[in-house]
Amino acid sequence: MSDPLSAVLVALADPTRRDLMAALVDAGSATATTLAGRLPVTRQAVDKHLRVLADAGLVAGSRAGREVRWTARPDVLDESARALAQLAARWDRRLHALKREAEE
Amino acid sequence: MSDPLSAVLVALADPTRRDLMAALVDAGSATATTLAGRLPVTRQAVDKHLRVLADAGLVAGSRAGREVRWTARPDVLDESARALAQLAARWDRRLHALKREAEE
DNA sequence: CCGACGTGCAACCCTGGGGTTGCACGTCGT
DNA sequence: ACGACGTGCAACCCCAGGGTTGCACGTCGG
Repeated sequence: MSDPLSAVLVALADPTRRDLMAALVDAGSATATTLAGRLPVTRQAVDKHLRVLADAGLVAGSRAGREVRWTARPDVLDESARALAQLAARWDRRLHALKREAEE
Repeated sequence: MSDPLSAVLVALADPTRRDLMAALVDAGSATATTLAGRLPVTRQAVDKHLRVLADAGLVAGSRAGREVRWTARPDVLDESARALAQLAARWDRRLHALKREAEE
């Protein structure tokens, strides 16, 4: 699971995590406690999700005194989109090649 | 989870399902039994995964006598890539807007 | 017609992980 | 200095779902 795309896919597969990302992007920057106020889950649950998202690189947190401010990272999502498109292209080429091969 | 992108994300989040897709694309077209031979799982497990992938639209199966031939659908993956890129763009716009707003 | 083969379905096991509660620690404001 | 607040950690509950076995049904070939 070390490859970046897989990490992003796993991270975004969870609906709560998608909601979290949406809330975070909407706020621009927020703490785990604040975000927990916007979602129907506990602060600890939000924290766990943020760590998963951070592992995927979709989010980053920096300490500011007693609180941790989290921000979204759209770049990583963009890279993932590119990787997905590339994968789709590979599949497409492969399938077309097979089709051509079958027609002779 | 009815939205297409979420379905694809969930479908591709599982490593076995990614391997399955790879095997299927490589073969071009195959039955559940054949695919099970390439993976370290049972035919029934492969079948379950194929149904999930089919729900996401990444794969389609058609009956041919007593067997079912499955084929990959790169188009859907391509659409998902686009949707992801679009999402990334939305986030990016939102974050830039917030940043600009903060700097005045 | 009968065996071999591919499939579909159902019950079941078991781990992962989403979610919670509870508490200890560090930091801020007054 | 002291309370309020945000965080980190650990234990725990619970269930979705990945995987299995077992069997019944339909289809093909000889």
